Amino acid sequence: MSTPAKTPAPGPETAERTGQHAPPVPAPKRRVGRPTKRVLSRRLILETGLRLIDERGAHGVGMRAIASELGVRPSALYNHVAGQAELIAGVRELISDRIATDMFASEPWDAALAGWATHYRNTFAAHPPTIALLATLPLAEESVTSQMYETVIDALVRAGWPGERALTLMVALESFILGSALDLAADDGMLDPGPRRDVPAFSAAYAERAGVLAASGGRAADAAFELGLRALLTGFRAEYAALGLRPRER
Amino acid sequence: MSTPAKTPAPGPETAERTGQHAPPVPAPKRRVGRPTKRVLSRRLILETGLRLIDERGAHGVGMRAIASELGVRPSALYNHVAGQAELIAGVRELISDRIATDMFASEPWDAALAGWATHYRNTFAAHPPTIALLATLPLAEESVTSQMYETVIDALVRAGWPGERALTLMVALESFILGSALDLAADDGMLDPGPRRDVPAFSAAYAERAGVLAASGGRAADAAFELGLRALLTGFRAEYAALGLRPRER
DNA sequence: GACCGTAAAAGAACCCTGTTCATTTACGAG
DNA sequence: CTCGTAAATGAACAGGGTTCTTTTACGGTC
Repeated sequence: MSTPAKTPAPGPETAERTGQHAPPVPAPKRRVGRPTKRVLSRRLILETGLRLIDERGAHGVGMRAIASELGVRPSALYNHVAGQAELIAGVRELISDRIATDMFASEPWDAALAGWATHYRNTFAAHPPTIALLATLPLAEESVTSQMYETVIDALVRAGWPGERALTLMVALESFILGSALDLAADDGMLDPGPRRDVPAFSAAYAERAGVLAASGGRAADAAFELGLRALLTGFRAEYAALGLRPRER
Repeated sequence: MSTPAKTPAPGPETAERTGQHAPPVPAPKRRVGRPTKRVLSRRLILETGLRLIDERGAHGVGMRAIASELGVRPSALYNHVAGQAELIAGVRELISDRIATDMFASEPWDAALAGWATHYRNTFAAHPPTIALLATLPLAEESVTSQMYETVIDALVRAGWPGERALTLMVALESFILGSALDLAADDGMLDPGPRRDVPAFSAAYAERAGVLAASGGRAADAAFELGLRALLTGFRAEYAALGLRPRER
């Protein structure tokens, strides 16, 4: 089961069992020296990293695991990526790049914010193990993320928000988004109190929520995200009104 | 440099240079076998772990580092702690235990929530490196955290919130708190766009905020937390009113 | 009081990381 | 044709967590 019919070639059959997952490519059997055809690229490495995270969890982002998956020795990766930290940052960019911002061009600021937040969270939610991995990382400079921020800030400023308030608002909203993504990544029954008699109100509320969710078929994390997002936007609109803001002339 | 001049003495003076930080205790020089006086305890290990995280960052929570700090071989730790994962969970409990909840006994639900959220965030903020480490961890069952939840839920239910809504609301607020703590842990200039000409609105807003913060002397993350918290509470109060809720009779 | 199971330490290994280095080979420009 | 450079292998290294054996001390029992 573990030794997959090694080809009886006379050459040294190295690079055989580096990881415990069977490599999809049967046996690259590359000999030493620069290969005729390019084997790796930064892009390929990052995408393989993301795929392995999805398939095997956060544990799958190891240099050796990625190398093994690509049929390559670990040291080969360092010709394209500086190290593991940069690799993870690259994967983050890969995901961030998919967050849509087109709603800011067509919808009013508050509706656009709601759509953006939802899409933002869902994009990370599509790769649960990455959330804990990526949420804690500082943003790389010169990142595409800055362009996403540009779109958001620009829309808010056009709606009348002072630049400083717009930035603060966006950061607050993003904090909620990332926190919600973490909550989503955690197990559903994470805060199940279990059969305890010392936390009656908590236990009762938990059971009650379980009933509601079973009836509606939704996820607990989704309900919390929707409630929080709704409350945040209500608060933002109140602030908008209290400041007497109006959309700028264009 | 790597082979540290082993002393030619006949006596085995081991446990000398395990880490690169000088241990505060000069040299325990303990010989093999069970010591006369207890050296370790679960509590001592956890507190040392927290202290090392504070002093050296998230990197300081290694088993070998803690052992070295305590003047002990790494394997000795396993007599008191199952492994690193349990250790980190223990440190989390250590911190969570300090989150105050007394405001729920004396203040109305919305003011209490605000005070709790602020204290919650500040408690984690007192140990910045821990945030990324602990925020991603699932809660241990039977944890003291459940009692904190009990207090919060109980107060909300007494205020008239249905149990299910109370729980959802608390999870939403906690998501915001943890997200804000992550934001706080990140570097202050984390999303500095730098001298880029392709993100004008973002750059302008960033510069404007820098001016405001310089004048007020506050931190960026604090402003975002306060704005978001205020907005959330406004939204929660609106929901409370829309549902026609009233405090329960006691 | 001698005995014995158990607790708690040292110490030595094991395996798995990320990373670096020397080596080998191919490509591409002058 | 030659030479510098890019891109792979292969062999290390340092440093993690963890486990296993050994040694010693404690605490209860006949």
